[in-house]
Amino acid sequence: MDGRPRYLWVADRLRRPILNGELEPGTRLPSRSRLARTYDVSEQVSRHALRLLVSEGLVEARPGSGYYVRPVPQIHRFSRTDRTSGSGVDPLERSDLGTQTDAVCGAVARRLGVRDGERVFRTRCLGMSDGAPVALHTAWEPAALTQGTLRTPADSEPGTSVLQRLAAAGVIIDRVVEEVGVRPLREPESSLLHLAPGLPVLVVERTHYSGRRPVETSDLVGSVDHCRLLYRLSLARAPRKPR
Amino acid sequence: MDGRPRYLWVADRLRRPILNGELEPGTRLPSRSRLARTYDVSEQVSRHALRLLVSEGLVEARPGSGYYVRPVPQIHRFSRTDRTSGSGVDPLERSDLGTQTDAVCGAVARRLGVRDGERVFRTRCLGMSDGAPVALHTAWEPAALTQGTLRTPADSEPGTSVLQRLAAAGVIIDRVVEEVGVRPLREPESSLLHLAPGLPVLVVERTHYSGRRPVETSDLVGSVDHCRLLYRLSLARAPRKPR
DNA sequence: AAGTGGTCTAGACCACTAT
DNA sequence: TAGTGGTCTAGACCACTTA
Repeated sequence: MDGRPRYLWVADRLRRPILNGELEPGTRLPSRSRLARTYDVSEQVSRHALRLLVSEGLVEARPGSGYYVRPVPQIHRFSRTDRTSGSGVDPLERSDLGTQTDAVCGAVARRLGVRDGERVFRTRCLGMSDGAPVALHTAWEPAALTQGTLRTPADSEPGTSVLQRLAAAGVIIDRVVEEVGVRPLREPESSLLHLAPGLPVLVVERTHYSGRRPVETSDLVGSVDHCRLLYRLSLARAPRKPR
Repeated sequence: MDGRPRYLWVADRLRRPILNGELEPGTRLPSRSRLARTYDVSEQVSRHALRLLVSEGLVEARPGSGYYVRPVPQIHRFSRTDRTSGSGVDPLERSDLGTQTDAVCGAVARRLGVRDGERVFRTRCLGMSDGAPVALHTAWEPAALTQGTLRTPADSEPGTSVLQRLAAAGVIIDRVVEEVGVRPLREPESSLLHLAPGLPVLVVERTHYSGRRPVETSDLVGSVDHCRLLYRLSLARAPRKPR
């Protein structure tokens, strides 16, 4: 009965009833010293087990109070193929962080097909769920596109769709490319989202094209526990010819 | 200079040169005892710092040898909108795990719109990168659809596209819905992928429809470090009318 | 044989919460 | 005031890699 590390064994004992629903969300777990006594292990072991469950997202630590079974997070589905509506965090309540001009850095410059240091508008907003931020949308757009018009992101009603705004400026967006991945949360984002840096987050790098020219690109960074992406794809037209 | 936990401070010291590229991938980091001495902290602190970097995916621990800057993993982009080719792990080398009939369980039954216990074909394959598995594709399809024909997954050449195979059986797939999310790796998958259970993985739940009827559904489970999803969407047609 | 990472023990202090 | 989680110290043994 040994082979496995003891902390994994303790974690298993707690994980089972949580996943089975025998422990209601919000239930307080035994404290780390209590666990150490009942399973006859050192406190470091119970600590390690509890931190493992926290890292798995099953348990929440409230310092000074205890460990609690996490409430099942509300899952939000981001429909990525309905382009009728607007901002980047669509099913969620939006909290705007404003627009500023910026000199564009390496990766974003490449995505926009512009030189390093080119001026861009950067627009950010948070997606809120139950008052807590769960997604961050950051959009970059060459300032040259709309500078001097009333169609800049700063001049427009927050939440206006890029498609509508740029169409009004005479730029027709006809193609979108999205790259979806997961990476650890980094610093400017983590404080905005009130999540620990290093936590894995879902990332959608989206670029809007007008013909061959990229005209806007954005990052959607979303909590892995709250966010799903939904793609509805139609194959109505005849299958494409093999290239 | 204190406020912050010491282990975070030590981790920062190591993270900076790794992200800047000053420490080449493959470089060995100072051992935990060495780190403890140079920064004048206890070994538990250096240990904590190093484990943090491991959890962030920046560093790899080789027991008995040391901590190493992780080689940049090869990233594979799964194009989810090119339907010309076949299997579920497309840009990767495929390793087939065969087809078996099964009684379908809860969630998958719902996705297929069939009763619990209905017979389905379950087909699995691994996607390999440099000889190591990085993605697992599991597809379910009601046995009733093709039973008795030569168009069952078991009778067809492995890697045949579902669209082609079912089209040959008279079932025209005209719609695809994909739901993308992240969840901890579970047991049957973790041993097939040789990854630790609990590790976050990218999951694509895809369902193929023939009109309103779901005819095939599958899970693509991929290592977060190696897998990206690529969606190329055309907005060529006039924007849809608001519903 | 020496060094390393993984695990473990047995203590400790602090800021915070609950009562 | 007692209990809690977060952090920290100073040791230890084991299996493994490296030389």
